[in-house]
Amino acid sequence: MDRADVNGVTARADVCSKAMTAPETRNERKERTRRALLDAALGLASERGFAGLSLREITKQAGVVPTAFYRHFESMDELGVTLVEESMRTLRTMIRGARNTPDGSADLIRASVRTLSEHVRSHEEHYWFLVRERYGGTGAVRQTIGVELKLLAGELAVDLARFDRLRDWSTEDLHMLADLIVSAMLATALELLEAPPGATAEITAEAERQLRLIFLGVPHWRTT
Amino acid sequence: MDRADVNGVTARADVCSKAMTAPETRNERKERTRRALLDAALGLASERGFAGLSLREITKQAGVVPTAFYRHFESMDELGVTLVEESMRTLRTMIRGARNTPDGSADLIRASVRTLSEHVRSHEEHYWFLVRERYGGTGAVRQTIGVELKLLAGELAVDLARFDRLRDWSTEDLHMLADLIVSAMLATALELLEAPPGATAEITAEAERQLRLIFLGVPHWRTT
DNA sequence: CGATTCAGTGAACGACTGTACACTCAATAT
DNA sequence: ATATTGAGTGTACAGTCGTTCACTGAATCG
Repeated sequence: MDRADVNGVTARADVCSKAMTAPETRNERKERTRRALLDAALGLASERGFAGLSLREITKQAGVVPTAFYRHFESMDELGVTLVEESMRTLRTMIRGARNTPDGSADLIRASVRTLSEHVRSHEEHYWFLVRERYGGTGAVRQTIGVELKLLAGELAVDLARFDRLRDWSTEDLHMLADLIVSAMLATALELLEAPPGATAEITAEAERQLRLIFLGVPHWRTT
Repeated sequence: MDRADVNGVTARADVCSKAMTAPETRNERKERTRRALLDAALGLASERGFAGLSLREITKQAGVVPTAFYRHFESMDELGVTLVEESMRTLRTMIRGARNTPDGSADLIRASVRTLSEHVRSHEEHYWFLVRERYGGTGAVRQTIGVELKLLAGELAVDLARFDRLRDWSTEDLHMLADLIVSAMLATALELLEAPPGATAEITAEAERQLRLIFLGVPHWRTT
């Protein structure tokens, strides 16, 4: 039995023949298979890459016939972009989490790296998708990620501007620093994804030291 | 006419019916179509990603019938690994070029970034392949690149150890620094590939400043 | 209540995929 | 001069692909 039986039609018909636990409106069910399609695509893409999966495969995994796909997405590209937006939302909540650490935190770097690490671990598929398609993707998907990532670096730059030591830096320099941090953290995310869970501590330790080194240079930078 | 006519059989037969410009041994011709296959695959993969190309497509572009593929490679995976090795060789010669800048160079960072930039520009397909498959790739290809990249970071660490300021750093710290540099430079390479040639100066300038910032922190690092 | 809407079905299409097999015929080896 | 080798050919097959179309039937609407 391969069919995932998303909306459980058969099961429901068996269990509650009168009216019990399924006061499911039509829109709810539509939304449910939509989610099933997205989840199936995300799961498969995080293993094999978005380019390497087929419409038929996704629908099969979602427990739906191939043609049903078109009731929800106009094309694979549209589904891809939706996935990007979703994953990006995940990433953004991570950044927000890192930003909201208690202001006078004894060790802000450690807290941030920890946030990143935990978030990656608990949203592996989203991060796999982002990291893979950022570089390996094609067309619309990769470009969307690139733009969103630049935007995110921009937000980070604004955050950085609030620190005392960075108060008088030029925006150019702040962006340079933000880009550097994003690059390093993206690489860290990939290492976390690839390595066994046991290596987490080691990887985060290195990421931490990298950030620390970067910030050691900050007081000696002569902004332009 | 789509056939690339790699080994120019037809043309040769027409032009020099007796014996003129083609004293081509059998092995030479075999090597030639092998190259044609590799080039075709590299070209297509740098646009669409290695996962998204087919054997038939490669052979068509190489001007050869699909089944001929198997005379040169056992599978697509073998071709992929060959491509990785080749691209890695390219990358290595780049590093060597950066290392061999005159020892007391006034500005080693600038020279290194310049070397990177020029090398990326003149080997775009190799770098596209590396960057794409490093993250987006599947199975053997991605893993091979990951290992090779770690090795390369190791070499870089050894190079770094020769600098006065880094002489007393622990190997751990040197690796941490090397990884950071590799991450930043990989991101730079991707930006160079994605941006129009006109933006080269801007991108290299940022990369330069990032490296400069990193090295500003070096004298203040307390090694473990 | 009957009429309508529309998510999901199932068969069919033409195009493309990787691979098996028997072949040709020029470059080599004897 | 003859035999052998092997790179490249051509046909064929069983799958999978995306997409079309007419359809069913339950939830919704009037």
